Amino acid sequence: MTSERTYHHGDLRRAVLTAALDVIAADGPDALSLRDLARRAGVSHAAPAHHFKDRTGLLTAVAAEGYALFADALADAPGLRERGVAYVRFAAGHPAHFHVMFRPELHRPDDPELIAAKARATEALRAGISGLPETARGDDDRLAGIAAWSLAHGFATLLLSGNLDAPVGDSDPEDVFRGLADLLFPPAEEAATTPGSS
Amino acid sequence: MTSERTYHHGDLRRAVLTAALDVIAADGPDALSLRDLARRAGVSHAAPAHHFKDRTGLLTAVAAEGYALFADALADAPGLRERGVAYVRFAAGHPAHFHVMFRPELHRPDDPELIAAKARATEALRAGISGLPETARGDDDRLAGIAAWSLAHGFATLLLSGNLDAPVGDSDPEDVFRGLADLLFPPAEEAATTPGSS
DNA sequence: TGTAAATCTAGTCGCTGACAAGATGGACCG
DNA sequence: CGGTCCATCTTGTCAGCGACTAGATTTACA
Repeated sequence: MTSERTYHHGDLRRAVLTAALDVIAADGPDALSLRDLARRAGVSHAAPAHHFKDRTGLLTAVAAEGYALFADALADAPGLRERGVAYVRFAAGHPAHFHVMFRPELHRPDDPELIAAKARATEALRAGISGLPETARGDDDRLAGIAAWSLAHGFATLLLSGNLDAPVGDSDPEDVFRGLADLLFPPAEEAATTPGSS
Repeated sequence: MTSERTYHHGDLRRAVLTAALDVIAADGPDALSLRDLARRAGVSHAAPAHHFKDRTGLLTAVAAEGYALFADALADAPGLRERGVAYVRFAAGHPAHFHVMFRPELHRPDDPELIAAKARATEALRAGISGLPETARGDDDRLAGIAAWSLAHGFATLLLSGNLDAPVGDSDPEDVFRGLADLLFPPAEEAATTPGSS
């Protein structure tokens, strides 16, 4: 191993953050222990506190990083449906970040970095709605936005908690979600009722 | 207060469970401390362990009770849309139960009482889908079921975590959800675009 | 080169969950 | 009425944790 063991770690902040993501992905945020992370990084039990202040500070940093990655992932997706798919893909690909992001009681709500990243993600979500064709939107943008968000968030959440293992089965969750999105906002009316696609 | 102070509490199990719900509703499951609950009930710090074995046992009991109440609430609702409304109403009315129910890492997964209650709730959910009119169902019951569940669960989750405070505003969340449900499964086409119902 | 700031260590405190051993009192049976 | 069993509760203990403090070490920079 690279056990150089200098007095200064080099990049303890990143090391602790990465170790935290491992632990959270494996056993959830509750299983996270600052002392354990310090041991993994090979430093004393109080070292992480200098980078994150306390446990809440560490989780706030995880959430902020998550929202930043999330905003990027959403921005890259073309159209509302694929934006929803990106939502689901992010949750599946970054479970640790996702779990912490939507547990606000774990955060320091006034953290500027968190606020900025969250605002960027919110804006990326909001922008997705405006991509809807007029006909599908009905008479209320606000409702459509809440519906799209609820559908994606509910699916992602149930997926991560293992509640969809049975109904989804071996299918690719992202494909399943495309089916859900088409149910909420039917894609024009070319082959609406024909079961042809499979 | 009724500080009778007999050696035997009388109904310590119920007292601890109720106190736990208070704490969870206020500060989340993480803030829950067996010793604190014991203090609230006026018993020694080890007394609750006799009823719940350990912290996981207590949370498992909360989840089981939640699923039982949840199944009842769903069963009483007429039709799929109102079943979704009942889903949202349950989350808003029993936030402590709801929060614990969908955090499986907090449970003892092999607990028979939990398994039974959860099966009853799952069946009540599944039964809701069969109430859909043929036209709205499209060609896939399975997809419609996942969509309905995801929409209700996502909306309830985002609502409880405070993420919908801005978009929902002063509106009654249950009414907002009725709007979402009508977007996913349009109710025939009588007065589709007219905002008349209020 | 010298000094201030950043980073890390070592020690301590109160709290927690879990466990073990023993006290208490009710239930049930003769 | 007397005895025994057992569920319930108490007391005591242990290791692990988060938070805090004081001090050591290294880097940065002027």
